[in-house]
Amino acid sequence: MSTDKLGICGGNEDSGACASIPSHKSRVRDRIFETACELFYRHGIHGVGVDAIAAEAGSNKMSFYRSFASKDALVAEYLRQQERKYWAWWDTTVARFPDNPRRQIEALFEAQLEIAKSNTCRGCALGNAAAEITDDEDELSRLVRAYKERVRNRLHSMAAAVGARDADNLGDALMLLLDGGYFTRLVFPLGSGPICAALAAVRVLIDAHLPREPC
Amino acid sequence: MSTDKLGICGGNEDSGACASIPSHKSRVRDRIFETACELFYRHGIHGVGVDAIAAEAGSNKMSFYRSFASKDALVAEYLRQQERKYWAWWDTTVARFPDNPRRQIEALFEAQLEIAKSNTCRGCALGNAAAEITDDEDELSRLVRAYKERVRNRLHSMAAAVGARDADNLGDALMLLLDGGYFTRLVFPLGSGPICAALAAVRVLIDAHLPREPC
DNA sequence: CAACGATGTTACCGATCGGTAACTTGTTGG
DNA sequence: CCAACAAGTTACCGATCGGTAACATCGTTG
Repeated sequence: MSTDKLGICGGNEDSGACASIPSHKSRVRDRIFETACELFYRHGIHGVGVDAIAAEAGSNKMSFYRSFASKDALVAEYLRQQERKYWAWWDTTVARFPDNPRRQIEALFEAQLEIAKSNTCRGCALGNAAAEITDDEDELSRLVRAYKERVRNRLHSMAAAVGARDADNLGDALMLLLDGGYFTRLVFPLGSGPICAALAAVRVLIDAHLPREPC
Repeated sequence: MSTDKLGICGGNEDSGACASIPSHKSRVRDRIFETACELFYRHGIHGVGVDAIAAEAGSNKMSFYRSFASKDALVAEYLRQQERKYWAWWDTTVARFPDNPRRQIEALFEAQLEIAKSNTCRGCALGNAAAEITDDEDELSRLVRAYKERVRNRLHSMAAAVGARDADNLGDALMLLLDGGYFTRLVFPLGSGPICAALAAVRVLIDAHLPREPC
C-alpha cells in the first residue's frame, strides 16, 4: 500500500526535464517529495505532518528541512507538479484525436472515468486543495485559482473548435460535468457514482450546441 | 462580518422544532453552535479550533465543553444541521411548482445560482467536509456519504417524474452539474463562474431524455 | 436572604505541530 | 588515507491543539 501512483494523474514522470536543478544531488529529496505527494493526495494537506512524510519516506525531519525551505514550499511544489502532470495527461489524451475536437472532448471524459475507476482516485488534487486552503489570499489559493481558470479556458477553446454556437456556454457546462465528476468521486466508491453518466451528458450537450443538422 | 447567514442554505431556523431537547437551558450553547457553523463553513473544519469558536461567540473554552462533549460531536451536529437546512431549502424550492417536475428541477438550479451569487457562498458544506475528512470510516464520513446518496436518489426520482427515458442517467447528469457548481464556486468568484451555464445545460439534458416530441 | 444553576476566568495537561542546532555516521573521490 | 559532503540521529524550541480542574461571579427563584 505504498508504491502505487497517484490516481488522477496521467502518468509520465518528469525525470530530469525540470529546468536547471543542481542535477543529482537529490536522491533523498526526490524520495521525500514523492512520498509527500502521495500522502497529500490521500489524506489532504492539513492531514499530513512533516514528521509523517519524512518517516514514510524512510528518512527524518532534519533531512526534510535540508531539502525544503518549509512545509508551505513543499505544498506549493506539490500543487505545481500536480498541475504539470494533469496537463501532460490532458495533452496526451487529446493528442490521440488530432483534427477531431469532438472526439478529443469525449476522450477526456472517457479517460476521466477510467481513472475514477481506480481505487486510489480521490478526485482532483488541486480542487481538493481548494476546499482545504480557505484562509487568506496566499500563494496556494492563487495556484489553484490559476489552474481552474486554465481548465476553463481550454474547455472554452475546445468548445469553439467543435463548432458550438455558444462556445463559452458549452465549455462551462463541460467544466461543471468534469468538476462534478471529481467532486462526487470523493464520496461515491469506485465506478458506481454519477460520474458514469458524464460521457452521455457530454454528447447530448455537444449535439445541442451544434448548428442544426439533425431533423 | 458576523451575523450574515450561511451561503448555501435556504433559510428558516429550526427554532424549537428539534425533538425533545431540555428546552431553554441553552442560550450559550446556541450562540456557540451558530458561531461554530459560520466558522466551519468559512474556514473549514480543520481550520477552526475550539478556542477560536468560543472566543468568537463571546464565551470561552470551558463553557464550550459544558455544552458539547467534544469537537467531533460539534462537527457531527454541524453536518447534521447543514443537511437539515439543505433539505428545507430543497423542499421549499420544489414546493413552488407542485405537479410540474420539470419546473421543480429548473427551480433548484435557479435557486442554486441565486445563492452562488452571494459573497458568503463557499459551495456545499457537506461536500467541502468530504474533502477534509479523509481518514477513517468514522461517523463524519458516513454522514457525508449518506447525504450525497440521498441527493442522488432525489434527483433520480425527479428525473423519473419528469418522464425521462433513462431516469437514473439523467439524474446522475443533474448531480454532476449540481456538484460541479458547488465545487467550482470554491474558486470562481461571485456569479462569474461556470455555474452560470448550469441551467441551460439542465434544460438541454431534460429535453434530450424526453420521449420524442420535437421534430 | 439563601441557595442553586448557569456562566466566566485562570491555570494547567499531554500531544502534536513546524522548525532548528549539534553531533554522528557513511560514502565517495582525490 | 583522508578530506568533504550527504544523510541519519537526538534533543530541543515555541506555538497550538483538544480537553480538564478549580474557583469566582451572576441571576434567578424560593
